[in-house]
Amino acid sequence: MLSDRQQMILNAIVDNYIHSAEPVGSRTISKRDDIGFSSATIRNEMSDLEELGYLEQPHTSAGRVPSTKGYRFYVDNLIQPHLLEEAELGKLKQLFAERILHSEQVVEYTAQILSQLTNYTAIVLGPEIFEHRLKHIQIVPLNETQAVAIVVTHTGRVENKLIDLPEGIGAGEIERLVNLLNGKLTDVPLWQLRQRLYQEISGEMQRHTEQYEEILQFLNNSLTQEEERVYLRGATKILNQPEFRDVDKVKDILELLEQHDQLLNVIGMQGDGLTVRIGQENQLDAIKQCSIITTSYSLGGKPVGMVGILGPTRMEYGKVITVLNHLAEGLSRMLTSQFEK
Amino acid sequence: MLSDRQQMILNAIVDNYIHSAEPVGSRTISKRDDIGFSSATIRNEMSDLEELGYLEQPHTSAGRVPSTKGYRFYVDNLIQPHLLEEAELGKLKQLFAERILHSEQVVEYTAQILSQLTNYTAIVLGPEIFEHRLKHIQIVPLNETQAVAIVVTHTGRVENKLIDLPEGIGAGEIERLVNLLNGKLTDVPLWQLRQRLYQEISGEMQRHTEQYEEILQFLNNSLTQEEERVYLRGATKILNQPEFRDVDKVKDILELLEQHDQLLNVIGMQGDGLTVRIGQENQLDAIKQCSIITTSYSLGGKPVGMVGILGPTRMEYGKVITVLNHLAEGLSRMLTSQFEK
DNA sequence: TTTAGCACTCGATAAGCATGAGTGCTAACA
DNA sequence: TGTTAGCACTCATGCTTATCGAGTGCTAAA
Repeated sequence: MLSDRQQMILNAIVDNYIHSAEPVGSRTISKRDDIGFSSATIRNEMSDLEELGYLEQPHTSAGRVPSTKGYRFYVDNLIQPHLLEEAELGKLKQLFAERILHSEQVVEYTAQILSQLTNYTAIVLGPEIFEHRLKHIQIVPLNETQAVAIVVTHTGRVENKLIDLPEGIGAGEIERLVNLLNGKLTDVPLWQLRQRLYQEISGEMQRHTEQYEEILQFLNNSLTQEEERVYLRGATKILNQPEFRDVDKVKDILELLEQHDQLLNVIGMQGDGLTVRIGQENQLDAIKQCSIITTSYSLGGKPVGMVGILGPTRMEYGKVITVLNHLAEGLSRMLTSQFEK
Repeated sequence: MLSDRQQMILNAIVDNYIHSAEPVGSRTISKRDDIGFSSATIRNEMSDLEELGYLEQPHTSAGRVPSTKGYRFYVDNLIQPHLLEEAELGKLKQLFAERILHSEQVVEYTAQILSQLTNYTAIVLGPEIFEHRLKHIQIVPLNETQAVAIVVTHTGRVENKLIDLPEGIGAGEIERLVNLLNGKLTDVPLWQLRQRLYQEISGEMQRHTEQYEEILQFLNNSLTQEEERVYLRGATKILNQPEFRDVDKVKDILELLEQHDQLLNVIGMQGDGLTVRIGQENQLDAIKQCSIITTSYSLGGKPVGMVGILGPTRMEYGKVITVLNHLAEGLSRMLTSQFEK
């Protein structure tokens, strides 16, 4: 275990490095107000800390830099509660006050704010409300051969798809089908839809089943499969970091972020609460120089989505964690109050 | 006017520079198979071309580089028809064969292919079908106070929004309203909706107007305003270009591309046909080191959207233009055949 | 009109050197 | 015994200088 003084010094080093982005030397630390030891003493301690794996030295005559293990200890034990500024709190409050009803917009706006507040890249996922229940099905014919199928869930989510109509089908028949579907399937959870669809409907409409095949297919496919909505904001913020002034270093990261389907792997829906993955702890090679902090937000106590921040390992952990906690809490409250009606 | 030989040399220089990214010298040109002159002769001509503003010299002892004017001449007069490879044509064909019905998916996929084929950044806009006509309105109540309003246009586009219901409104009343709206407004072009809405409906339903205010507002606002759909793919391709190996040089470009609402300014819905904007010719400062090639695609002869490529001024103009032309033509054919039913 | 020849320019690369931030170790001190 | 002053040592950084060579412009000959 680290002595109090070692912790104090480690804390000072991480703190300094986070703000300066330069390897920190013993003298810099000894000059700090909160440290009352000479540079020589600090040097000895730093040497020990390096031996223990908490620090690294880019080269002999340079200062020292926290290792992944060092950051990990800092995050787990040393981090100090960060107070948000008035203006920052204001922005968050404003977000929650905003009367945006569609979840997509909330998510998008959240990512925006998050990136603005932290100056890092924000990734926001969800909300995935797993217990979508079917509220309404509608089929609107456009012409002889095409129609739009629309499905509304009880949470207000709307999905739609252009479909081809079976040949020779009439408006009356479509209406009957729609009525039947609505009658039988309202309030059925989406995940049961596949099963119920064929069970209830195709029994009743045996003679038409073939004709309706495509329509049923649509309902079956595009509704039971959850579409993950990921929003990314401030991807280019990483370019402001001095350790990423080299194009080769950022290229992989930006390319990764550009593939939206990869983003899920990046923020990796794992733990429900606050998760910090530091540098090497990340699975993906492209972001082994980065840290990712995520937390989940919930609806009625049940986690439904995630908010996350991607930044350099030399990240303002304290601030980011505070912001994320505030945000997740606010979002949860907002969602819950909105849908509990 | 430039002599034949001058044109030949300018062409060779642009051609070389596009592929090498290095200032080209007289000897390099004289060694080319298609040039039968000594380096000295080339030097004289190059000197003249520089005086005329077609070439620039980074410094005295370097080769020369095309100026904006030089590229312009190249694009307008010298460009040679570019033949696409079998594999490239295949990818395009595959795109058009794809039976994707929703326009958003087509657009997204188009951007993807475009970026893959050219190795530059692709921006795709639309399709904006300006004569959307209303096909169907639906209001699905979710609970006592909320409902989803859904609008379908005759082209199959679906818009939806969560709205608050006026207090004490019943299911029956909503249905009456919806029926009224559908009865009166079907086939009305969206741009007329605002006017017709208040004119026809509010007359008829005077006593309810206040209650329905929000619903009418939704229809009024979110439907008459065209939402531009812009898709961006391959934004990070610019990082492969040797002239953009400096983070400071790409930062502004990537930040611009990140703001989706700015993209319209980038590809700038101007001319209908093929447009090439080279370096300095661009309005936005961030992309004065880039060239943008755009063209429009159409539905039934009427331009409805744009496809564009953003790359360095040192761009493979010939290839990009060919690809864009193919693509626009194919898209137009595809759209037209799909909607003419 | 073309081209061979040659002096000249100037960025890029490398080598040499001074600087200074930072270290590790030792010995003296409280 | 823990702390610190002192000092030799290391090594990245920045500066200067020298060399190299790709490329030019000009002149004179073919």
